[in-house]
Amino acid sequence: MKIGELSRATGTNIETIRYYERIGLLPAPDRTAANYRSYGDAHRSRLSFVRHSRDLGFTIEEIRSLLDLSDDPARDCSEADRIATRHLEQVEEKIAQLTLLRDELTRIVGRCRGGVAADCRVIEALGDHSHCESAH
Amino acid sequence: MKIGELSRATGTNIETIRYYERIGLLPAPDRTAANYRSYGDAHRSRLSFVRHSRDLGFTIEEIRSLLDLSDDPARDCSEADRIATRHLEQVEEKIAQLTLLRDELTRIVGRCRGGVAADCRVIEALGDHSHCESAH
DNA sequence: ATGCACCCCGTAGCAACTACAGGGTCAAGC
DNA sequence: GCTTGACCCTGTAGTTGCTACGGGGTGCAT
Repeated sequence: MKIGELSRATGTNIETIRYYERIGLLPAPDRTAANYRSYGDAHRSRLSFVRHSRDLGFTIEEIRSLLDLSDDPARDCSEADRIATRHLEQVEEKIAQLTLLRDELTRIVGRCRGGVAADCRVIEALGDHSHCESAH
Repeated sequence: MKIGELSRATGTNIETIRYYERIGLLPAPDRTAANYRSYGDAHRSRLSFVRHSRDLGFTIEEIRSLLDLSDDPARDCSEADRIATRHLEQVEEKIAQLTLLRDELTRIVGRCRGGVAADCRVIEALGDHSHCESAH
């Protein structure tokens, strides 16, 4: 399978595939006589793993560790669990942060009564943190 | 006020202040005889506005628009409201996304029973999107 | 005169891509 | 047989919002 086909099969940009190869996340595939990259099923499933993990918000370095782990089937699974659990905690923290932010923004947006910028409550609220009800 | 003092007064890194000046978000201040930047109250409140807006997640370009607006007090306030409302929508969308993500991660993490990587449910779930209950 | 804290400038690095520029390859159609 | 178009190659530079140097100058106290 050539790179365009792999791209369509996994929903990954061609440039991104080459980028993953450059940073050593995907192994360099064989080349055709014309120097085109030639991929097999192993590449496709590895790339799917990477994309799915990225979609779930794992960093490249976390994915690298997870791939190392799955490349060595004798290793203990707890490392994978640790990485996923920590990531879950980060996501939960981010949600909490954004929720505070949303409340603050809702308050600020709700203050707009129209009119000119000089009287704008939105601009006023942005300039003055003391209007806020929570830390952020 | 010198840059270090402004930095402490607004909780902004010195390098960040110089960066904001370089990209034209803060006006270049006067200089002392020793070529040190010398700031006044107007700079401090403008920088506070920027920091507060950044904390609320506005992009530099959005902040630029908001500053332009507040520099011209005769302009209509609706632009500010539009920017803030759109930003609020983005935050809400991000929260929704992250919530789906969190649910998926919770499900994946919950599957770990220990053991070796070859049987790891976490790694299996990452490799195979079809285990997922929602799109992401 | 010698520390030390502070300031200057310019450039490079981070994450995770994305977007060129400037080329080569290959099959189909005229 | 020659062009058109879709595909592929490499290498480098751009994106966002900073942060971190390296290699200097300034100002004040000891």
